[in-house]
Amino acid sequence: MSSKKRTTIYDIAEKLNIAPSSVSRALSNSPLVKEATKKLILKTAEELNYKINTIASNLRKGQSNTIGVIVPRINQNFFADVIAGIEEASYRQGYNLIICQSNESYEREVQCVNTLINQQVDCIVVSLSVETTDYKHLESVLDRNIELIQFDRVAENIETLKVLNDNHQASMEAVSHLIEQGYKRIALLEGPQNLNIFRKRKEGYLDALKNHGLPVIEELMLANAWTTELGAEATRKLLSLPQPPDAIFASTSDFAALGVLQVATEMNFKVPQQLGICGYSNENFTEITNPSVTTIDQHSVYMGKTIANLFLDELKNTDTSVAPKTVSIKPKLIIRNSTLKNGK
Amino acid sequence: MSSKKRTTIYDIAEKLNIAPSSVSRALSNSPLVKEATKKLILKTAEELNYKINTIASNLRKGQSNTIGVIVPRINQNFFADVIAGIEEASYRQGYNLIICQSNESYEREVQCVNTLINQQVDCIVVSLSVETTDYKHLESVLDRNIELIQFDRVAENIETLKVLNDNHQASMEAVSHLIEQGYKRIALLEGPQNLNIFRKRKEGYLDALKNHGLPVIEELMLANAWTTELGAEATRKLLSLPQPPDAIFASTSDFAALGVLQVATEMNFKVPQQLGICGYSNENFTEITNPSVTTIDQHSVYMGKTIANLFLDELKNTDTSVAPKTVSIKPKLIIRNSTLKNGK
DNA sequence: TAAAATTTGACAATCGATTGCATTTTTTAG
DNA sequence: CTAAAAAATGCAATCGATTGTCAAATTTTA
Repeated sequence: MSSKKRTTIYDIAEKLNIAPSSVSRALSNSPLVKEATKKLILKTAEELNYKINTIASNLRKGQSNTIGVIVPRINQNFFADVIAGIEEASYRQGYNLIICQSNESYEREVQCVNTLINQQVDCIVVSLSVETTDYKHLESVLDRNIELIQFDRVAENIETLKVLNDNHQASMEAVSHLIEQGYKRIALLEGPQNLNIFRKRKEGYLDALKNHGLPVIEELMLANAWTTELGAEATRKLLSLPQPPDAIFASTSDFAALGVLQVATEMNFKVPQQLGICGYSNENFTEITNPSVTTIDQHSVYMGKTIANLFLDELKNTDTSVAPKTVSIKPKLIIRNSTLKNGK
Repeated sequence: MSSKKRTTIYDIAEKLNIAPSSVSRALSNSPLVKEATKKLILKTAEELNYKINTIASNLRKGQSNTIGVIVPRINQNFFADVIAGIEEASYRQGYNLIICQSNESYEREVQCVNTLINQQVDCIVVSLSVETTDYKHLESVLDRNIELIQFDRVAENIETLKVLNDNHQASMEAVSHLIEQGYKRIALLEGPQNLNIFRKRKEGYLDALKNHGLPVIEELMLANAWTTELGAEATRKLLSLPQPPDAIFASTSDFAALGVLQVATEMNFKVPQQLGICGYSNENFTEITNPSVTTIDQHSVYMGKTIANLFLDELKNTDTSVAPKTVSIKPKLIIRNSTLKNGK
């Protein structure tokens, strides 16, 4: 049978004929309690199956030992990896995670922020939804002295800790690789330009072309191609042009790259000979497709760990007010068969 | 600049020269407060940028409006999907999720349970780690009157709400399909048998053979092949047998199936003509491999929603003590090219 | 042996919201 | 206009752990 009430420190105190304060101190191993008493209290706590009421403790201490995380979707490899990384690193330090998904909706993202504020989380970690263009909700977090860490999809002019991939650099490397392989008409599948990551990737693309003296061809840059279906659709358009591209950089995601590959196969373009394909994210399937797809690894689990450690480190230098630091993680170009026109 | 202290109901009360209790009532829209006063309070709350302190509220109310989830790994498609489903369904009802990962470690799983108990979660949702063979920690949850829901990997003799896939049925269907396609020597890659799901899948395999009058061949059943690498290794063994199998059912996961496919290609076994391959889980890459891989879809997001709704429904019929119900979700066999020896 | 120093433990306030009960105010009916 | 009923508001205890302050007990020192 289950007992009606949980054991509290008062129950222990009563049983031992001692003050609750002593019980509390003993349980938190304070030096103010005699060893013998401590032992006795610990033993009794065990016997009564005592478990601390974290809520009461948090209320009194004014903090929650909790980190709130807001991502567009939990079940997307990149985000799931980052969350796993955050969890891994923060768990050891006694922090818990509350997870919310914005579902790419601005309204929902604001709601998530409010919930987390109400929950008194000590830190909010967020990657913005595609809809988000207004950042009042983020400012309200800062106003409350809650640590705010943005990652991947960030609002650049909101000053907070940020953990980013160097999207510009990665994108440049990818396109340079394509150029070096001999591709000359390289198309770009873009993501929504209100997200910084997609802007950066486009800039990287443009800079790579420029650096190699290649012209920018407007008709080869297609907006909003960030799912398998949209990627496929865009590819159909591109490959039907009088002068089709000889390579496609799906800067939005590997899912888009997958759409490209499917259409290319369907339309009998040989990959990588007639068409080079490069994706973004190193989803696990890119290794397996036929041919395997060149892509960019974001070190996502590591990114999560970095985020958690950034916060945990902040905790230590208490008084010094935090300079809004940005940590940039260099993604890694993973070269596979889909872009190896020249062989290795 | 950020204000030192958060606004509380006392601040609002003081400003309006009114009792805090009235403020509390107004904010929760109690009919005991006059409309005019309510309006005024709401307006002032807004002005002072008041946000409720959920911790204080929870302490007083003795519940947390929080669901705790423990999974072996967050960043595994199946679990990420289930979590997404739980989040989706519970979010609307004002519930938050605390996520923990056991990393397939028993010790860590026990820790997670304790943390969640301390956090006063209203419900714990768990899928067991591979190491777990002792269930005291689950019993201690029940002792505390915290709702416990097991899913997928469950302890069968612990009486709780359970949400399962019908692994036996799915496995039988898969193997029957192989048999009907004309495969005769069907190998089985097994998972650790202390997990119910893997036991069920093996039983399904055995029953399918039996039903079709096929013999059970010991050397075709390999234990512990549940990663890509282990699957590959097992396949190497199988295909080197004097009489190799003509099909392999990777009952553990699609990752194992992937290992099978790689080795089969490497060893020049034609799939599906010489070797049929069936996986488990419908990971997104199974659609893309060459050939695409037959597998079993677990309706994972739906499973998450089912879990959440089960809990939320329990809340409604308050007094009736809960019969330990089991919800079984029928997985779906997804037939793809890797098993189509006969064509369609 | 007395005074000083140290250790131990008790008391009570506190965190912020909630809620049963008491009190005040307003409304209604006679 | 008064008494009773209804509505609105206020008071104070409560949830359980923490912690500053102080008294009591113990040990050390002179």
